[in-house]
Parts: sequence; C-alpha cells; structure tokens
Amino acid sequence: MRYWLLKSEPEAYSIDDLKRQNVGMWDGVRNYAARNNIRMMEKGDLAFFYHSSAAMIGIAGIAEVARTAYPDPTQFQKNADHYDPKATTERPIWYAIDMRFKRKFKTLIPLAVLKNDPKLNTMLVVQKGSRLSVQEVKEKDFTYIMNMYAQDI
DNA sequence: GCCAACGTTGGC
DNA sequence: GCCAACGTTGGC
Repeated sequence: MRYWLLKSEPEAYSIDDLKRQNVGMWDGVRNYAARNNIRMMEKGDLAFFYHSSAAMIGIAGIAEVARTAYPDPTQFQKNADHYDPKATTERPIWYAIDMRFKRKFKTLIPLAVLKNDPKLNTMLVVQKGSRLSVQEVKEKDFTYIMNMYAQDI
C-alpha cells in the first residue's frame, strides 16, 4: 500500500466537491511524471487531498483510490480543456483514476506548517518550485502528519 | 541530441 | 499581479 498527495485548485475541484460525489473521477492530469504516478496507484491507497492556488493552501483531507487507472475520457473530447489531438482510443496518452472521499479536516493543514516542520523537509510538496500534481508520500511522512497535525481536526 | 524560447504552475 | 521553477516544443 502506498500513499500519495493529489493537488487540485479548489475553485476547479475541491474536497467538498469530492465529499458531495463520494466517488469522483480524477481527470485532467497532463504531465508525464504525474501520469506515471497515477498508473502506479492501487485500490485502497490513501492520498492527501491538497488545495493549491487558493486563499488557504494545504492538505484539506484524505481520499482513497476507488478505481485504478483508466484512459482519461477528457483527452478525446474535442471541446474540453484537456483535449489532446494526439490521443486515440486505441492509444490513449492520459489516465484518470476514481477517488473516494474519506475525510475532510475541519481546518486544512497549511503548507506553511509543513514547511516549518524540519521532520518533513524531504517531502516533495515543501520543495521550492515543486509542481508535480500527483506525488508519492512516504509512509513515515503520511503517518507523522496524521499523528502530529490531524488528531483533533 | 542540444538548448533557447515559450507556456504553465503555483506560492507569495 | 509577479515571477521563479519547471516541462514541453521545435529549430538546428
């Protein structure tokens, strides 16, 4: 079992949206490194749901992989933002997964808090310039964050 | 295969 | 809104 961090701009898709849907499609990933991570994700893996480019930036809650990677339908949709003319149904390029809502923190764990914790200084998300939208989280970091910052929230 | 130019991400 | 960092594109 692996742990992940999934970035989303809450204006586009927030943890409240996932909570409402219970199971939501995680689509629109158009970066090869992120895609490769998506294809490694297994059912039951847990992920931090991270809100980026918002008033409150940080980990908003937890989601669980409900369905492993399948071709992202938005790559074939001509009028969609994420349309990719190079992709065909025979040779898809991009993949989506389904995530199930697990938990929303009462207050998100701010990025600044993660950055200020020396124990977390190897996490990808705290590195300057780190843009990867689907990233693996070490089990020790996931557990530590849950114990340290997510007990009473 | 190199690398400059360009577009995008995302924190601040 | 700014801009640093990064990924991608395309000329050579």
